[in-house]
Amino acid sequence: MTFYEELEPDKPGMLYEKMADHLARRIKRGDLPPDTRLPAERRLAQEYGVSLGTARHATELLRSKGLVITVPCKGTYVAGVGRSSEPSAARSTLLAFRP
Amino acid sequence: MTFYEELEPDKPGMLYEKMADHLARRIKRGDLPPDTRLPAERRLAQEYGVSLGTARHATELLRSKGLVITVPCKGTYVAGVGRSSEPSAARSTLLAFRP
Amino acid sequence: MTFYEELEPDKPGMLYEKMADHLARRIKRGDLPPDTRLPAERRLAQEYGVSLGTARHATELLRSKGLVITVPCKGTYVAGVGRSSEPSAARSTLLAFRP
Amino acid sequence: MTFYEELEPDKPGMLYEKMADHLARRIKRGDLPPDTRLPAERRLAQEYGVSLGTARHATELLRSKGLVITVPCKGTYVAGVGRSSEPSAARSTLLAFRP
DNA sequence: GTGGTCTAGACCACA
DNA sequence: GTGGTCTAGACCACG
Repeated sequence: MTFYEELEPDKPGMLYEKMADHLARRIKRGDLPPDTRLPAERRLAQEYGVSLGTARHATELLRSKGLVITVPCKGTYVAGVGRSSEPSAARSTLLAFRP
Repeated sequence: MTFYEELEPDKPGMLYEKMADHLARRIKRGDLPPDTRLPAERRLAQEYGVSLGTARHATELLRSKGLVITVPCKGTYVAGVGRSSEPSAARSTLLAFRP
Repeated sequence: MTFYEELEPDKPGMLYEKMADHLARRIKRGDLPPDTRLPAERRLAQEYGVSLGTARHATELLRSKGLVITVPCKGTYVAGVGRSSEPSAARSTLLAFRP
Repeated sequence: MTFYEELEPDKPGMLYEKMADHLARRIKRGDLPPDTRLPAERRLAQEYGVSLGTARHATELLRSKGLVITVPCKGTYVAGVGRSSEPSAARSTLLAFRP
């Protein structure tokens, strides 16, 4: 539980939100550079000392903010710096998903 | 690993798909002309720094898109350009395969 | 290995195909009714005494023949009988997968 | 070279024919039962102390006599006892070969 | 020395 | 605990 205390779990506010904020800070600080794969959600849950559901909720939040991109069955990646509407890999991947 | 970095393996997306896209670009660019034999799948796997299974998945994708024709036990060839009734080397070999 | 002997693994022919044929027979015979979920691929691999890759190849074949529908991270289901616009459980789940 | 002397290589007649005859005898004697996979052609060549080409010629002969069935990329099998025009596995395998 | 088949594992997001 | 991706090997017929 390396990051648990940094979440200040006794303070008001949703745990998953504080976790997402913490991750966002690590990303913006450059601690997690672009195109890095985040630890797996199970791993993240362990690192933060929270449940898997909470961890998934946190990454979901980061995804909705465009800070990370998650690829099914591959992993969750820190979003690249450039333009975000890149239609290349992700798009064609999805097509391959439905034959 | 000559092409490894061009695959950007840390970015999101399927490895086999990025590899297929890269090969497709080389074909369309004329870098790999029609009726050329691609490097062997084992060789391709080495060049791209991926496993054999991933390389096979990539050529399978190109085959399904009609960009290459593969002759069992012979090799994989860049598909002819326009007309499909061209009895190129690859094609006639293919016919000889089913007695 | 309940079905291992029915695959006749010593006879000529591809293992994954014999496995797919066996499953297809079970489906057509009504042994596996429409909208039933197949055993998981790992389970299937154990039942048939083959590797996971071979089992996946077999279900892939059934999918390409339209005999089954597979929903990522959910399971593989026996396809509905006649009309294709039936919003069975599997189908609606599938639609929910692409937001 | 276990079988080399049994081929009587100094006598007249083609080596591959004598090798095929020898194998045919082993099959009919029940030494190689139906649906057994023969040793690989390279292995066969070693066992008989002949070149790979000769061994391939021998199995080719057996194939033309219907004594064995060979499946590309799988192996060569002693033909089954029952009806020989079984259209099942072999046929569908070939279809899967040309998508 | 090519493509095709098969094994025996691993890790991942998703439910 | 599901299907999807990926690895690192093996053996085969065929050219």
